[in-house]
Amino acid sequence: MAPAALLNHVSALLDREGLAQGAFAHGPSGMHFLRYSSPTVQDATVYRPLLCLVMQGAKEVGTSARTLWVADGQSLVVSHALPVVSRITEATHDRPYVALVFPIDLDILRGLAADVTPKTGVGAKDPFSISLCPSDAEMEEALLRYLRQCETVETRRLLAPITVREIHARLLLGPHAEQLRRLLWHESAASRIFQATFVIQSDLARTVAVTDLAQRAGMSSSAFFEHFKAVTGTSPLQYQKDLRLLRAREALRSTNGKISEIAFAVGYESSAQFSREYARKFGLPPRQDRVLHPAQ
Amino acid sequence: MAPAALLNHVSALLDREGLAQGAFAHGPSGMHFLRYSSPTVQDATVYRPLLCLVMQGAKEVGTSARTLWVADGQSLVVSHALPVVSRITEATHDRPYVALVFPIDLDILRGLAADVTPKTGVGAKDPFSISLCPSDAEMEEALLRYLRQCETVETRRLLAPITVREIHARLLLGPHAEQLRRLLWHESAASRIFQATFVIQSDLARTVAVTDLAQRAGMSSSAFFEHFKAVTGTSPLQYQKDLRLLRAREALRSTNGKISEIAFAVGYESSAQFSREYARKFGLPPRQDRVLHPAQ
DNA sequence: AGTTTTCTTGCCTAATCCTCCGTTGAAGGA
DNA sequence: TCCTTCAACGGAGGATTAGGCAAGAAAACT
Repeated sequence: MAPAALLNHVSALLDREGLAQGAFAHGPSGMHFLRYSSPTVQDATVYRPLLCLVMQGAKEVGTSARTLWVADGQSLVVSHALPVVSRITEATHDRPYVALVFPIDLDILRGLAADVTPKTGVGAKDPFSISLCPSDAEMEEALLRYLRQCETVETRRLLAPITVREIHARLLLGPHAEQLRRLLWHESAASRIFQATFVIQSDLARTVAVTDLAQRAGMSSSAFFEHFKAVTGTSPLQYQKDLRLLRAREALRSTNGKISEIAFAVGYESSAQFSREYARKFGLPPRQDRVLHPAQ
Repeated sequence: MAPAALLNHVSALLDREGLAQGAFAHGPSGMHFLRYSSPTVQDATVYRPLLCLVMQGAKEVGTSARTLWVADGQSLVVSHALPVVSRITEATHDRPYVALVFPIDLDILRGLAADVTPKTGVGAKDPFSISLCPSDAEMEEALLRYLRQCETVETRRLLAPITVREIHARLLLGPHAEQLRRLLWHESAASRIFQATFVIQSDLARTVAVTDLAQRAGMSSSAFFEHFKAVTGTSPLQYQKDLRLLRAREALRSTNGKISEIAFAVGYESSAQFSREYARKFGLPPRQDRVLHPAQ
């Protein structure tokens, strides 16, 4: 398959939607596309477990600890919910940034992983929850096939789900396999940390006792901190705070509620504290941010 | 004055030394020049209080907290001893990176500051110890004059010291004035922090009690940490560690002593710990670093 | 305009996160 | 074999945070 086939197909879909710029969701799996015709400023968001294929242009994505540069022809696999800062770096009107995002369903992965040799070559190197590899032609072919199968109702019902499984299976065979297997293998540090991130997300507003998390993960506190940071790029509390602030910004922009109430809703007990940290993360205090980015 | 005059003069001096690349010290004030014909990799160094004028090309300089991009035509003033990571980003054979570095003598500044209105417009904005401004034509003219005065013995003896004072005086009038006055004004936070950095440097190998520093500075611990970080870009202990590691690397490259002994000499009590942190900061553990950068 | 509410910002204290260091033990290299 | 590196751990305390309080700024509302 010519690698351009997928790009062309996606571009056509975006054109059909009349979407010059922005994001466009597609298909039952939650897949979506992105197209931007100029570089963007840095923006903080949350990544969910996903496969991201950059087909044209380039972006930069990072946590406080590490930053990656993703050029076209590369694929990104994120294995955890992860607050990141990202920025489109290469995009012009004639050659816009185009990317495809395919959410990873960890349950499907887990189901498939049973059939895979548990731990071949445990040459675990980089525990970070983002891995970056050159894109895989067979994977692209599968994604394109999936896109086509979504076009008509019958194939979408019958074939598309099968292809989704295939795509997940290919993830476990391709260059990202290492990272994902580590995550699924039940005794691994990565898996334990995943548990912890899950607990944090499950009730953001609650104050978590980090000692508890460490204990549940069966590690010493210091080992837990170290692994957590290696995987997520931030410390546990930072991680929670980032998620809280991102949720708060979401609320701030989409509702008209009082700022102090939003602060309480995401777990802060003092609006002063909230204001301070919001400004530190996003550059502007909440009120000004709302003025600049009014409710949509 | 054409802004190119200074560049031409410096280039001529470098040529005269037959120096295609690297640094070249000049004159009694400790002034020196830099020229590189290609971008460099990141490298950690210590900045002393100085004025750095980038005349061609561009560099990137940062601490863990902040990174600045310095293009030609801009001048940098550093007011503290500061461990930084810097990298030449723009330099080609035809258009090399050329910069002039003029050390700042804080005693001269203090002497001059007495004659300046103590605190006009205390619009203190950015407490960071690096400030970045467009370069100042009169300053360039003074620097060029100083260079010329260094050419012959008599003018170097008689006139150059006067011009050095003039340069310092101009610093107190130019765009960097704000930053420097804050440093000199005896009650300011910047000044207090400067004291603290000085204490740390005075005996690197000693373990400092940060509480003491805070107390001497007359601040609460948390306020001290905050100000310290705002000024230096790192926390007090990080600051000390960076200086220690830089000194260790210096020793590593210029002597043949055992690595563990160098570790002890700069204040570490375990060579394992030293090895780990050295690798974290410089990318390679000490032994490999010595192999790659043998004693000169 | 004045008044009131809401938000922002500064510094402090207390609490605790989380980083650091020295240890041990094992593996890698000269 | 010796020196160095690596990985995990536990303890110590350095660094950071949350929240209180208060002064100021900015909106919002009379």
